[in-house]
Amino acid sequence: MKNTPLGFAAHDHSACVKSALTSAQATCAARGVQFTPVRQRSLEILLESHTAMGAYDVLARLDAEGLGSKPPVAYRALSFLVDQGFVHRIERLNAFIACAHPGDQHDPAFLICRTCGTVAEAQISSAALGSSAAQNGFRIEQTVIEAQGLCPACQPQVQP
Amino acid sequence: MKNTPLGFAAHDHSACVKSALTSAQATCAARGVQFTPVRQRSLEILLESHTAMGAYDVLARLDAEGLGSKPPVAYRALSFLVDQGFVHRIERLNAFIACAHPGDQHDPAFLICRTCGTVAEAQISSAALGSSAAQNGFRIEQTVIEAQGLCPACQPQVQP
DNA sequence: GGTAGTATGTTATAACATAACAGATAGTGC
DNA sequence: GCACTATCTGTTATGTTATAACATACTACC
Repeated sequence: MKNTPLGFAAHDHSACVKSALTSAQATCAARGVQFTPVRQRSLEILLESHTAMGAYDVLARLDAEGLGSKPPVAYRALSFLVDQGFVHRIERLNAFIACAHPGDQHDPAFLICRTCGTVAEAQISSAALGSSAAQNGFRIEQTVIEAQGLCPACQPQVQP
Repeated sequence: MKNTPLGFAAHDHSACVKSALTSAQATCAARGVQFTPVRQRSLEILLESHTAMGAYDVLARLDAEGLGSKPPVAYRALSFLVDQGFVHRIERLNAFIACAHPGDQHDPAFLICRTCGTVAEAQISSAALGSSAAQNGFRIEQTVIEAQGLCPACQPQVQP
């Protein structure tokens, strides 16, 4: 099975989970931050689901495994993962998703299907936003770029 | 005082409130939808504050004037205003702001100052996002483009 | 083993949002 | 006018998302 970078196509999932975990582990070691069980498991949960999950969904999974049952446990793990760039927050959905391109420094952009909820991470340049900001003297620190619509599978098919 | 389109500069505020209200009223009449007191006052509140406000902040103002005290009142008025394009929702802040360019059909983009909370509505093209979506067969219906950073007034000044 | 830093556990509550139904109001056709 | 319909508002109740604050535990370093 071919590994694809985007969310709307099939890919070798168990391999991408494994490699993302290994890479996160190495990154944490290099940065001198702790990749604790709660943090690791939270990332695994997001990687395995391969969809955007709410903090309380992640928490339910952690709780089932005895790793924590109170909201702050999940929120702390998730903000750590976001800070390290392993996970992105989807503002539109109040949800979190494992990064599809860990390692690269990038401003993520997302395509969110309103019907099936699938979220794809797109690669775009935010040059347009940057030039607009520059005109106004605004210094951008972080961008949120999210599009909602219909993914290929959810679009009404034209019948020939 | 000069009227400017963006949020980081002075402008003739009472005039812009008045003209936005008049224009909203006309638009509603043209579309055959009702511009009721709660809706009108909600829009006024957002126009007057000229900042992003949470639904409960708007509700508090409505309540003080006897126009409604329960969350659904504010949320219904705000979603009406968003549907009509008079108001935008800032996902990042869970807040609402009066549109700076009512009348035009546009995909809004926002520059949000992390220090003072000022929100400016920028004019950008989302062409980059569009082409990325096209490559993936994704049909965009709505875009959320929000940048967080520092507005000119909140940036540390260089001392000569 | 003291201490500084970091992480986790827990309580409590804040902040944001909507489902569901009851009542009021406005326009339409007769 | 009056019934009918659609729309809007009022209210109860609850659901969902998120964090402040403080106690405890673990780890690393000297």
